[in-house]
Amino acid sequence: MSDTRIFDNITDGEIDKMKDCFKAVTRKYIEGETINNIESGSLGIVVSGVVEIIRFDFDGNRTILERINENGIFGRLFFSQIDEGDVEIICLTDCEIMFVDYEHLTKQCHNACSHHSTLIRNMLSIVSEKSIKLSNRVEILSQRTLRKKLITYFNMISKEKGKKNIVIPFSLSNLSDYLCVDRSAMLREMKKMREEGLIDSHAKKVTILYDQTMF
Amino acid sequence: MSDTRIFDNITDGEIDKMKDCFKAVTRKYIEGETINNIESGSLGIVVSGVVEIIRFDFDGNRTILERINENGIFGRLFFSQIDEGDVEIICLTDCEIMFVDYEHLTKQCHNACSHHSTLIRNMLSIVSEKSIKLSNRVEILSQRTLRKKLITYFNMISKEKGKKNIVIPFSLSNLSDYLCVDRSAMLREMKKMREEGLIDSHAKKVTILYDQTMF
DNA sequence: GTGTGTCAGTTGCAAATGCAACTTTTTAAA
DNA sequence: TTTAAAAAGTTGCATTTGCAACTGACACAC
Repeated sequence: MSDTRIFDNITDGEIDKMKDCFKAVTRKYIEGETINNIESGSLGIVVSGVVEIIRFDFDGNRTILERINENGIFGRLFFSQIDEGDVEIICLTDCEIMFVDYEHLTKQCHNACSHHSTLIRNMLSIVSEKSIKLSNRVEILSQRTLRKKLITYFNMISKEKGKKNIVIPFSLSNLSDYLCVDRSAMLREMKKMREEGLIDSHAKKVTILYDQTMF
Repeated sequence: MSDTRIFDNITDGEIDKMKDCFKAVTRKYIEGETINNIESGSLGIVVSGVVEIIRFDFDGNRTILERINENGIFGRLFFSQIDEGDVEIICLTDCEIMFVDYEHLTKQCHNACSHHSTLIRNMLSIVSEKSIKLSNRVEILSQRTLRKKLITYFNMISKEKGKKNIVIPFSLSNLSDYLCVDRSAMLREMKKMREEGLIDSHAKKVTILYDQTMF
């Protein structure tokens, strides 16, 4: 399942027309710049470049909520409402961002443009996909032991790839962040699982040896 | 913020027209019955009654993923893809369910009906709201200690209500399920927090005494 | 009244986990 | 090739947490 993109099924010509329709504004940012137009209730579309959504905790920790690549979207609607003030959107590279007002997006378009509804349909897909990813994350985090978190995660990847030997798509440090557990505790648990013959693993390569129907 | 409903801004007359347009099928179920039409890739709309989405773990545990009331929607798009086989939708009461095929929903409507795009727009709102709730849940579950989970949860409710004395909207047993922690461990932690003067609490009534900007 | 069930609250204990402080290996850069 | 910086891997220790097994309060049915 490849992710839906915001301009799927919309031609370049239509995108141009759309800009009028939606009163879309495009702005350029340089690497490292912070995007501030979010308060205004608009939808951001990453036309080119990469941005990151960062949360700053009160104790100074910065958490990467999400990384958004070309054709990705961001906006108030898409992240949590708590801590409204302390979410920042930072450009990792030079970026071109298109802003569309929610008002215009959700109002009935008097031109009855087909690309208008296509865009909303694409947004629906994108948000649904994001929702599913969040559900998966909740499913993992709701496991009460580290081992069960690992097993739930491994099973997920394994099922997705259709293989029992999987490669974790990020570093093990990042995996421990994703699972919200201590890195050393996680590695310790993986070692135990190796010793018990439940898995075989070396760095990011993991082979599932346990009976998956058990979990 | 009150939740969007699927038929917002659509008149009863339009709903009837829509049924033709979408080839919608309405079925009645009795209390306790299981709904099975989900494989077919359709969207379920609860016209009347209450349904519950249940997950059965391999070890026999049943987890309530969601309770859906009148005008709520459910479907493959809206819950996690793992464990596809073992999600059940059960009617808690007598129910009337409208099924709309995703195909018809996502295709361009040749009649260019306005209610068609309104419906998709409403779905977008519903899914976004769900997404935000899931983000909140992830934020809570990603806290590594029981105390931080509680504080994050209390802050969320407090912020929502604009008060420092809050009433937990479900039983404390259910709260421990929501936070994915042991009930007795949670009560023990709340007792400690009382003793340390961080909160005041009696059963479901909690008053926040700590400085919220600290967390 | 008596029984039955749910919810809140408690506590001892063993196990799991986070934290800190390391070493070793791998990767990337100069 | 050398060097520096990440990432992987390890371990001891204190703390947190889950588990199990209780008690007491309240509601509702018979």
